[in-house]
Amino acid sequence: MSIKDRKERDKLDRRKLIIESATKLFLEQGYEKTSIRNIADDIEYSPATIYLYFKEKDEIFYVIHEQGFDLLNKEFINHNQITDPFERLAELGKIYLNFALTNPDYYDLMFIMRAPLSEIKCHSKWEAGENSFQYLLNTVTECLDKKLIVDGDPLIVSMSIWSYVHGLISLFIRERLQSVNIEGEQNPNLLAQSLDYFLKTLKV
Amino acid sequence: MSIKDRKERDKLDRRKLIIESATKLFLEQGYEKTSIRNIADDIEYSPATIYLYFKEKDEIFYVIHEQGFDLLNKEFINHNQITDPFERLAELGKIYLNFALTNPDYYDLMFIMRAPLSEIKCHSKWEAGENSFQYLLNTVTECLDKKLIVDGDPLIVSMSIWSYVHGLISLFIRERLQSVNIEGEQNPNLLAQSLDYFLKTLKV
DNA sequence: GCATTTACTGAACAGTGTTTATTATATTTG
DNA sequence: CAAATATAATAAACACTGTTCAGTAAATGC
Repeated sequence: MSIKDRKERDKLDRRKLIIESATKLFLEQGYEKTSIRNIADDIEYSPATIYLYFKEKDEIFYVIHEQGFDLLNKEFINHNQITDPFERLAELGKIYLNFALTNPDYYDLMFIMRAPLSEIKCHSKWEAGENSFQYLLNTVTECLDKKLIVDGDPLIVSMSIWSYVHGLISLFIRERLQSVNIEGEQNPNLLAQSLDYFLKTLKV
Repeated sequence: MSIKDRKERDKLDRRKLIIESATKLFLEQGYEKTSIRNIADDIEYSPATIYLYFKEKDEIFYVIHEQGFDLLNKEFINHNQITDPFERLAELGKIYLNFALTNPDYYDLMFIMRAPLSEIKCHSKWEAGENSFQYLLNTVTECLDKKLIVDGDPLIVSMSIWSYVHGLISLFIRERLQSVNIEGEQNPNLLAQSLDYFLKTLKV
């Protein structure tokens, strides 16, 4: 059964080839401008071939969005050995903010665009998102237990913190912060300052 | 010069016709599915005619996005005679949240989508957005003066509050709150609870 | 060696935003 | 009033898009 095995490997390899090309093109020129024909050209296959490996365009971008979560979770794991839960919470926020500013296209796909989630809608759950949320929920729960932040339901508090940072980032990424742009002040700096203010209000 | 006047009026009427049709279709089926040909069909003109009145599709949606701001600002004016600045701030948040949940498509266009802002990018400012932000900034400044909320720079504080509510709403609208969905709990309720928690942390 | 499965593709379908050459009408001028 | 001009609208085309499907060529199983 070696031939069958090889064939399966080859199939996975070509699937990987499509994903890698799509990722490259996506990070270079964004979602809209990355067409099936673009990807097909890049990997030197016909557009129809891609549909032998993916049901639709959004399925490719679902995989890419998962890669984004892998990157984010890796950051969470790498830079988070802090024992004090509040400090860890602050660090979590900084990591999240930094990830978004460093990988705006990934962030867009993961948290703003409708594309990657269009298929999961009914039949499944948003696993990638739920996993990352756990990091936050755990730290928040610990903060609440040790009474380091304003009391509330762990889920509500976690959602609040996530919403806050996401709000900052998404307004920035989708260019709505122009109205708040003081002369000479860099936007990323404003974001960091805002996060500091928020943490100040949160602290008990 | 009466003929010229009438012609000008007619021209504005047709422009209005396009906008009204586009708005109707947009609220019925969203941005992507509202095509120039759709609008042309609806008003019984050829697609090319629309380009005599608008430079590009996004220019139409820029106008619609401005209409959204008119609606929001009207809400701000109507329901906001509260004298206590902190209560007024809380009310402002509720109005904003309510507007978003009642008009999710308008909200998307105003604060999430790239489309309407694509043309302003270089040559102009985002007037509509700046005007609405002023309502918030004024109330926040008053709250800070009367030391009702945690101290900070008025601009940073305003940006923080806006970001927070926008974060809640945009995660909800773009369906990222599934991971936080407790059994039976309605999402809009969670949003309101989160806003309450945030206001609690803000209060001094 | 032949039948069958597998992998791939060209071409087409139904759409999209946008441009341009052309036509029909209305207005102005001689 | 007739000719010249200005205005308004459009049919058709361009260059794209995601997606499907019939047909082909090669590899595999018997």
